[in-house]
Amino acid sequence: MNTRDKITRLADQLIRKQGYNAFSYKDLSEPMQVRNAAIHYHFPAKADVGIAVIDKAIREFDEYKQQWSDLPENEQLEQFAQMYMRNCKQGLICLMGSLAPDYLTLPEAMQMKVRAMGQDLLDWLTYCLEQGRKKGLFSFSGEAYDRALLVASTLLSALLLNRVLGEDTFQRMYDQLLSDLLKK
Amino acid sequence: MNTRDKITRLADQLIRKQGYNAFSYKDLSEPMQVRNAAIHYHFPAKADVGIAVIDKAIREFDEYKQQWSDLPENEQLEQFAQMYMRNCKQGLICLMGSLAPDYLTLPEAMQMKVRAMGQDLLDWLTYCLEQGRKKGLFSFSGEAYDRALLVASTLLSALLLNRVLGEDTFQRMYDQLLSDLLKK
DNA sequence: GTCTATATGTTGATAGAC
DNA sequence: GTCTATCAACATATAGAC
Repeated sequence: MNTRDKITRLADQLIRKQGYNAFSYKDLSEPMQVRNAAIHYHFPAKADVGIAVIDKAIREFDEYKQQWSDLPENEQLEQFAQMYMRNCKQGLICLMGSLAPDYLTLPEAMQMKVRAMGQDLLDWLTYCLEQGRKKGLFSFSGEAYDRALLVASTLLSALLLNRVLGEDTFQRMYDQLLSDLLKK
Repeated sequence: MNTRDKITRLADQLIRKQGYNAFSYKDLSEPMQVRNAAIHYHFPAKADVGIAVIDKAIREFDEYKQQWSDLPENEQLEQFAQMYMRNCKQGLICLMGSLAPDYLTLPEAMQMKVRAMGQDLLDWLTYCLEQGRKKGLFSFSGEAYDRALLVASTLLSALLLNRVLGEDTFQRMYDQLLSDLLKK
């Protein structure tokens, strides 16, 4: 992995552990054992780091979607939820859960990226739920988009609340979420 | 209102607009037209501000609970949700939605307060849902505590996502949440 | 309670040598 | 690509006068 990618990877973890406003160039340069100027060479401004992290997340989600594309929708949803569970086990929240609270403090270019990432995720989830419902794999009322909002929001905040309310919180919410959608 | 309360009130809005790590003593002292040392007189350390804000939120929620205590549980829940809707209209997220992402960067005394606030809220919501279900006012499966987690998480993230995904987001999630719980 | 003044550290960022 | 060196701005926080 090249230096740029290593920085992006580290920044991603820092953002999802501490938040965008709580990490600094020092937090990147120290573990990589270079000076902060070296980080600035790859990413002139902090927002450039943030944008690279979001772009990487969008690309990686794209790869996942492709890998799941032949599965039935209920299994696709389960794969999606397990992506969050893996984050949970690492003590990390999701990018949206980290960046949405700080949204108003972010430079406009980052705001646009965050929004694009969210729309991308919601588009996929909406389609997955709609198709799954048509096939009888899911049972839910209302518009698929509204249901997608609730599903995404549950996983997002399950990661947040797991930190605060105890380590069984994610699993409880995960189980209840899937049981709601799959039950007749 | 005394100076201490004015500071607490302003800090509350800043935390729920920008996040705990993104506001400074200057953001408090400038609008109040005093020097930053005056803020330090009332709150020696930044964590003291944070703790005062959380304590105020706990007290205010206590008052609300009392005011609602004679209503049927479905109306209590509606009042609870409308509390979030009022925040939404002011462009503010809830304290938990702001502080949970930053949880690992907070001093221990603040972490304990955040946790206490969350448990307090969940306790009330769990009891409200359980009682409402017994009376046939709500319809849901699973443990009341798990359902309370989902309800709280939906309102929390509805405020977050409303900023990012567009201003109809909160209303959509609000409607779907209540319709899910009230339907037979 | 608020002020001036100051201490001390950190931040994001840049210039120029190697 | 990384370094040294440096910057201005801002952060949290304290001492002591009024």
